[in-house]
Amino acid sequence: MNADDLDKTKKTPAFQMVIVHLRNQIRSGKLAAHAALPSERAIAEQFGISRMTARRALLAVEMEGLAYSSGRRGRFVSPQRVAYDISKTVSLSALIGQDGPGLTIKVISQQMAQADAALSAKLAVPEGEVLYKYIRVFLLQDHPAFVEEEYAIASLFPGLFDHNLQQSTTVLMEREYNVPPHSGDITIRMRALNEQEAGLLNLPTYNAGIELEQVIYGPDGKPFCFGRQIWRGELAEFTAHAIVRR
Amino acid sequence: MNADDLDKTKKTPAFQMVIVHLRNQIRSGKLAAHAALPSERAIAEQFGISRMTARRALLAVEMEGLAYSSGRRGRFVSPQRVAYDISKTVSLSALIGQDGPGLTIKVISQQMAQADAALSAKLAVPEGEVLYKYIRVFLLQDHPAFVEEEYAIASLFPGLFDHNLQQSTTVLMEREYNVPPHSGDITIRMRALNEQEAGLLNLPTYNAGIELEQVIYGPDGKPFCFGRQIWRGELAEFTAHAIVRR
DNA sequence: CCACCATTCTGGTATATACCAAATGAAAAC
DNA sequence: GTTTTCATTTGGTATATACCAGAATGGTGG
Repeated sequence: MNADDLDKTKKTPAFQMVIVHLRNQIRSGKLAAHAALPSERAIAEQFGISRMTARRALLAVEMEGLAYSSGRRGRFVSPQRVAYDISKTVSLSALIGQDGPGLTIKVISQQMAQADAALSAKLAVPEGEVLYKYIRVFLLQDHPAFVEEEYAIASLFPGLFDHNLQQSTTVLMEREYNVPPHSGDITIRMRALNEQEAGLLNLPTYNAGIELEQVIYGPDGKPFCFGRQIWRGELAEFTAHAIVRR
Repeated sequence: MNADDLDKTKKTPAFQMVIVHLRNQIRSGKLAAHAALPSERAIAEQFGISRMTARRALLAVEMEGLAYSSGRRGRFVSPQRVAYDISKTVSLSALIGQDGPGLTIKVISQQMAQADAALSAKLAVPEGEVLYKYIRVFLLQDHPAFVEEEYAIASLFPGLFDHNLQQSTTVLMEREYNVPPHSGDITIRMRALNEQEAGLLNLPTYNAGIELEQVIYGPDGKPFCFGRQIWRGELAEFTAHAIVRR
């Protein structure tokens, strides 16, 4: 079946032809992971369409998760998705950091903060409670995967910022402060990135991503840490094994 | 801070002004849930921008989850997200169907199918095993929320299609066949909709959505049902309570 | 009262063009 | 060999315009 066959019946939108073409190139392996896709202008010329239409196709391929854009550098083929098992609250760094390198953590900011209404509810502390707040970007193979904003109850972890934050904080908290993670409440949703997140993830503003929020509880059943991760949507998938509660 | 202040320093893109305006209208409640947003042409005229720019803003607001489009009827304010607790594998219909109405199930197709390689692995049956296959659309307040494609092992549920499929199938399987759900393996990812899904959800093609896959196991530890749901991304969030396994 | 039809509204696709800013790479200066 | 400079390439924003097809509306004729 070629394009003309479709044209006879319904008229296939031009941008869809480009999508099909790119999809094939990627799926067949002619374009390997992290290889550069043709530019908007190149596609426009090659297919005899306008640049805006080529752009539309490329954005669709991005949304499919087959490609990712990297600022004004170009678009590239996505690597395989990372499967993140949320049944183990232990952070990603513990999961990947050991198998091999490839995981880099960039600390964007670290400061003290006070619990607002939302945080006080989630962490079961009074409003105004002193918290550590830090923002980090996690990169897989030098490719930004997600931004994490985390809050930890300060009184439980004196001198937390004296440690290197380029590692799993749950592991750190367990090893240095004897506060092991025991359970977690997790929420996953899809939402658009704000400007800061988009900048850190090298994405155009208002791209959609997946948000994973988690409150981490200790063995005593009390929460000690709240985190919010925004993932590039094409990069992750979250798995869980659930027992039906009645 | 108004737009002019930003213009002095950096020049705020025009479409972002529209986004801010719409966001305020919605957040403040001036536009209630399911109320119609101004059309692309109306916004273009009101803000003195071209229609394509207005369109860009509206698409961004859609991606934020604040609005949803409904074919060529227009765009409307999104209702509140539905929280879906994946720790209870029991299907959504059990969750919502009792509180009040508002949930409608449309059966799109029902047929017999044979297990391919992927399905045989997930359901632990030989390739070629006979399965029920049915596709349904779930609507909340007459607004399509997700498309579900489900496969059930035929030999376990003789005459399944004699029952009304406009209800929770896990409940049906438990009540009529004494096969209660016991646990489930769940995967959540973000991906683009294909044409069929987009049509059923009243969305433009290549919109992104959230996919929830689940294999449901019985008390004997054997899988009996595999389902794949594609949600409108702005509509759902998934919660879970996880115990750390070591 | 209802069935039909034309008008008007909506978003979807597509064009050709323009300018900007970030990133890249090659040539020129040191 | 290193640094600086500059032209090129890239995506991002924006315009004005055009046509199409589905959806809603308001009227008209039965």
